[in-house]
Amino acid sequence: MRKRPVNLSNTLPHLGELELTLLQALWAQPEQSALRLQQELPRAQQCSLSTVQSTLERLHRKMLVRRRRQGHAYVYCARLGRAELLGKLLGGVIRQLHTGSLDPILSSFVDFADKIDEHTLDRLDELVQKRKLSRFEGD
Amino acid sequence: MRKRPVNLSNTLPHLGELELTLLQALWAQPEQSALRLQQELPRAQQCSLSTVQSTLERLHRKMLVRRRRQGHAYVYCARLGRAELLGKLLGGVIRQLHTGSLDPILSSFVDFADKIDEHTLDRLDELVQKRKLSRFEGD
DNA sequence: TGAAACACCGACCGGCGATCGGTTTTTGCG
DNA sequence: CGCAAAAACCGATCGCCGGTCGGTGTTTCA
Repeated sequence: MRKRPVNLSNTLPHLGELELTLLQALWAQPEQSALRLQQELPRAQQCSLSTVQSTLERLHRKMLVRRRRQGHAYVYCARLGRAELLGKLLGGVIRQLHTGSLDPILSSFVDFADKIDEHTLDRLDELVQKRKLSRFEGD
Repeated sequence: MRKRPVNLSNTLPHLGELELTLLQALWAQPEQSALRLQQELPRAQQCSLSTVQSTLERLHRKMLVRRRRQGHAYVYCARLGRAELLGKLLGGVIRQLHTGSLDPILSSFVDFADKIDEHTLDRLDELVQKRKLSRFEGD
């Protein structure tokens, strides 16, 4: 009775609005039931329990949430942290457009960081340095 | 007779496969007609001229290509370079998931760069340094 | 002036996210 | 045990989008 996973193609998973909202909720508080998630939906997105359930089912097939039975009900939690998902999506976008050389991607990102405000580029620099250092102790 | 632009929502533009292929072709060689684009389509994606035309029309509505009449035919060129589009898409993904703090995004990206191979992080570092320097002369 | 080139229009298909109501299964209580 | 509540499960519908095409009109030029 198992359902086939979706997104067999090469495209990035394209999250819908409700899907995203539910993920956010699970990040804020892991291990929630469909009912609980439905009840804590923001005004603007209230919908029936069925809708929440089938959206969770979709997320499950996308392997973005894990679920575990508790009694006869499911309890859900996100499989990936926000940062990991972000990384995955970035990777997807990048894979769509990359052409062998990574430079355009890196410089696009540097560009992006620089455009945000004056501090962001420095912050990026710090993180790069930190990561470079941790390559020694790390592995 | 003008058509309304699509994608009035907040989501990122989600490019289809053919759309992407056509953009790539226009990056490789700007100023091409629909016919020419159709003829140079890779085997795997050959389709009728009509299809190419309507896909270009969609790209036009998405404001991703500009077109100019030459005789009674159109000649297309990409509005954004590959790097710019990448930046836009990255921005879209990031906007979907960001939560005020940019740190998770930056560190996701550093993570991403580090995972590719041993040199990429260093290359990113170089680009950051270069950009930081160019802030003096630049503006 | 007639044929070729091409834009333009409308139709259809399949996939997906959102939405819901009805049906079945599980469970816990009196 | 039997029943009502809870929740999963199932399937249907909707609207949008990308891809696909054929037919029709319009422009151009030999």
